[in-house]
Amino acid sequence: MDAEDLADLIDVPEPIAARVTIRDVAREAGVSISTASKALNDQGRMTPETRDRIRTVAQTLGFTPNAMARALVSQRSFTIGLLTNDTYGRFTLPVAAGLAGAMVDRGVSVFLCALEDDPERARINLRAMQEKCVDGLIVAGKRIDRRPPLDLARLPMPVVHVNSAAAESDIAFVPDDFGGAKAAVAHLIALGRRRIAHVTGPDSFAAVALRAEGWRDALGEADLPCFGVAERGDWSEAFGFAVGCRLIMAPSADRPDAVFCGNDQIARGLIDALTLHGIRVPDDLAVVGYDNWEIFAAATRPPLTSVDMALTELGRIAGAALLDLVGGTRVEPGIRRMPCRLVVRQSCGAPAN
Amino acid sequence: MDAEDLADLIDVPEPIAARVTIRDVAREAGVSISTASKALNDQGRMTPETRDRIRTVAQTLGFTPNAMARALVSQRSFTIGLLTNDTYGRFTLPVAAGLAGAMVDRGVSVFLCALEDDPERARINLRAMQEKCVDGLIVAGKRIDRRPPLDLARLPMPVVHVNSAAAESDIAFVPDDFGGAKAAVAHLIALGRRRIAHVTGPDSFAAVALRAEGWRDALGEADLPCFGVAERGDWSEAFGFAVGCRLIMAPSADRPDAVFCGNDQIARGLIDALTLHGIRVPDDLAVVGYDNWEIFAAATRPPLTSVDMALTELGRIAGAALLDLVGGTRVEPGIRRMPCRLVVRQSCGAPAN
DNA sequence: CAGGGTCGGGAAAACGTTTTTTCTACTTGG
DNA sequence: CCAAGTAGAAAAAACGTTTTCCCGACCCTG
Repeated sequence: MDAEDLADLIDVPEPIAARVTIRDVAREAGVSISTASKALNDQGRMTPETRDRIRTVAQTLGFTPNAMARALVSQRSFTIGLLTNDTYGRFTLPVAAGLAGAMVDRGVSVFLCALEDDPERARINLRAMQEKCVDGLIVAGKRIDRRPPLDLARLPMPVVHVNSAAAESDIAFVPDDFGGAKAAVAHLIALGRRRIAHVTGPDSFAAVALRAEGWRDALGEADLPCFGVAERGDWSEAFGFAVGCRLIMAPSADRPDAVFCGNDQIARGLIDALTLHGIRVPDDLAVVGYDNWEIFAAATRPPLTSVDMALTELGRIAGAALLDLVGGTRVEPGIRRMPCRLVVRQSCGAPAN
Repeated sequence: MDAEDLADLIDVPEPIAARVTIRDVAREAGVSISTASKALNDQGRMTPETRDRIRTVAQTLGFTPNAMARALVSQRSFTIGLLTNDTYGRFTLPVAAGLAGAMVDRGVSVFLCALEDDPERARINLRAMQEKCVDGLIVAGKRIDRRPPLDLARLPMPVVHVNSAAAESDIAFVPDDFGGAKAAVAHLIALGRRRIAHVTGPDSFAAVALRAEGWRDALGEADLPCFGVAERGDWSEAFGFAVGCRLIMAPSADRPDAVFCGNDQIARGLIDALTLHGIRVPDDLAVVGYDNWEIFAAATRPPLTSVDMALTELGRIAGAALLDLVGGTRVEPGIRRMPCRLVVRQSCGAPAN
């Protein structure tokens, strides 16, 4: 009883249509492996006819090159890692989408590593990325003044930071909080508002300081005073709501005619409170948010004008920079602040067009 | 002038501390490559002393095995692909987090593929996954009655679906919409509500039918009538708000004493409308949502009782199933509906504890 | 017609592992 | 004291590519 008979008797789970390799292509086309490789990669010299023949054979056989064998010899895996501790996903997801989209166009795949603020997890993931020979790393965070718990020292591959803390010697991309805030406040000023307050998140966030600075700067340029100080609480609707309730108590002369909020949730809570007590937005008081979190901004009544941080674009750009780095192009270290975009809806009182 | 001199003159970008390979470990430990391999993988026989020596050498040299070389010979890449068209991320992100977490514990890395409902993108990504030799695929969608635009036929690797449409012959995990809805309504009944309405999303979603069925079933078991029919609109706050406004018009005798909403946004809009017009939630009318989207549920006034679909758990389980499949374990095909969990907050009128 | 150049293509090394096979030397039983 | 067995370790094949070198045939040129 030989092997063939056995195969008939034993219930083999699958014939496992062995993957077709370049060897199969070469044999079928009647050429050597090296010629086949060159034909498929558009390298070396050969008759166009030979090249075409090999190509059609590869096509009909359904040949798929083994990226790992290729990586082994070429020392490029066409693979990068995305490390993030923002499992909640508000910030990382758009970044990841932009990144993955830009990468797939260049034949690069992205490993997703969820860190969850756990140094042990971080270590494991970092090691996995090293073993898998990624060409580079994107480190994405949820705030620009903290970095995921990673020991990035002496890593053999290039690293690009996105929306996370970075040293001056790193290469990093973050949204331009100052510029975004300034644009938002300037827009309010252009609409005729003069008493513009700022309600924002906790002091501990670097973004809070930057946005407040943008607020002050825009007012200064228009020779307007700050209306009160930047009021800081947490990033929640509840805080916005509480501030809104306080505003209502004040005599209307002491009230601002516009509030620039540090994020959309605060703006939402604020608007809810005002609406509940009969203050009209934007007629009596204009509101602008930050983040342009669609699900919030669009659902607010009235729809919220907000600053978009262009996170998807940020992911795309960071990916491109990383690929440059991998390719050997020198990229100047430093923190690049990418422009934000004001999305005008109705809460700021802009005329509908 | 020899090579060494050149290295001194030319500004070499980096010495490129050549990756240390098992060959280096073997040489340093004074053994053959095969012995080194066996020592590091706890295989074969050798003096414990030899094994330890090799291990310490590997340790001090900072040896990292090359996963691709390993994969090449072992035909296992310890890598899987996550394909999703839910770039918005409401559903996929928790799934991805659960998946990635479970995988990293087993030494498996996850490729993130953003499809964006673009068949061309899908094709490219699928091909990349094949080239990168992933051991298996997770296909995640945003609704259980549509699947990402993929041609999964004749794929050489196992596939597990999560929260996406699947044939009976597929292996799929989806939340148990019927059960979740039933539990939510049963809870309202237990709290003494009798006139329980249902306001939910568009007819075209399979989840809408399932949740409505759960609502009917729970009422039936308690010998209660359906309050009206399941009212269907879109999944937005605006729709919930509109329904809320309509409820206010009705004489209070014709009003439900509880509303089970098809998602949290509808619930939020509904509560906002009711609050705005002086109807107290939950005293006059209890509300329960679906999705347990923390950012919504917790910010609603009062905080929203909602059904959690346990998406993270879903990702974890799907990953485990895929790994079983990869390992050769047979997994019964079929669609598995995983239990949902009711998260009780205050909008349902449950006594605080 | 000799010498060099180009053109088409093949052989083989290399990438870093795992695994099977082989080899050597030592132990042990009779 | 010899055959047989075994423990420890090395050799070599294999995984699927890319790439460098090489070889023979043909075409010019002088």
